[in-house]
Amino acid sequence: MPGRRGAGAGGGRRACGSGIRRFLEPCLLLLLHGGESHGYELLDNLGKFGFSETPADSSTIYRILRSLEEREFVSSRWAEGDSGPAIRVYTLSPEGDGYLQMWVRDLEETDRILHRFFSEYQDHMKQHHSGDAGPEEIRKE
Amino acid sequence: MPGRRGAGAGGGRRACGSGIRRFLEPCLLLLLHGGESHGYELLDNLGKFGFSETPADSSTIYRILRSLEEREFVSSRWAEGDSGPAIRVYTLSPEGDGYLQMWVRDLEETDRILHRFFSEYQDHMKQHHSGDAGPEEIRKE
DNA sequence: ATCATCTAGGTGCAGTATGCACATAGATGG
DNA sequence: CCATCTATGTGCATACTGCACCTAGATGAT
Repeated sequence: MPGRRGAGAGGGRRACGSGIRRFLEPCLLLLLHGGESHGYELLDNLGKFGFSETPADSSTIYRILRSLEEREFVSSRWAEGDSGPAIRVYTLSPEGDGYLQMWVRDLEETDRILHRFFSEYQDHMKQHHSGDAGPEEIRKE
Repeated sequence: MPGRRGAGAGGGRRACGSGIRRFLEPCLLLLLHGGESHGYELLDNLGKFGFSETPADSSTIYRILRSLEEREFVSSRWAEGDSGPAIRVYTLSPEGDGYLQMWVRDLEETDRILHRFFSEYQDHMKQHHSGDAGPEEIRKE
């Protein structure tokens, strides 16, 4: 399997298939919180989070890791690979740990908003038994 | 308050302040499912979903509405404003209703992924009582 | 030795998303 | 006439992401 190419949802709003924008960054941070790792390995371990069928492009992973390093949330060093070329091993920094905490708080907020959406949706559907019919003509006041 | 300018997080990953990419589109669809409306009014009603402090830029709203119209998920017509300039009134189409259903299913999936993240996070923190200390040196195997 | 393949990291480009600044324009009141 | 509010919109810069493609070491088969 040379490089996980193929698959993928197509970028953005028109697809709706990628839902809300992917939150790969905090997932990578969390994985690195569990210990040093490198891009290719992280890519495999992302499966844990269950990105449905769409395991993210490797280029995205490598770019996020570089971006994290620029901001000093991780550091990297080159190491020998067990078999194959050298690997760039990333280590979470204390700042990166704090950044992960921020992300978690942020995602909890996102979760609240998401549930507010579901709640609004269900309230609305209760009143209109909808699902296939068009919207009714309802004035706001 | 001329036009809701100011405020707002910087765009994207580096901020973490906007969390996961905003899902304004389904919110607008849901609001339109409740009846016809126009951009400026929708902007106000977005508060319902509790986008923390960041009520979204008006330009984004107008652009999403146009994009929805291009894809025929909504239609629009010009109407007299109660007071002030003319308004462009948007109406959800049956296709738009179906699209909203797709979004809901997609967001439910996102919700599952989000909770898998929280679950991973909590499991991890249980073992490391962390929060302020850097990551420990743990090998994967 | 040469070649295919796997592992690993990376660049270039295009499409999409989004905030901010700013433009346009009708309505209203001083 | 001008300031202000309502309402819609454009231009620009930045950012995220997928896809195609590139580089390069290691390994095994021919």
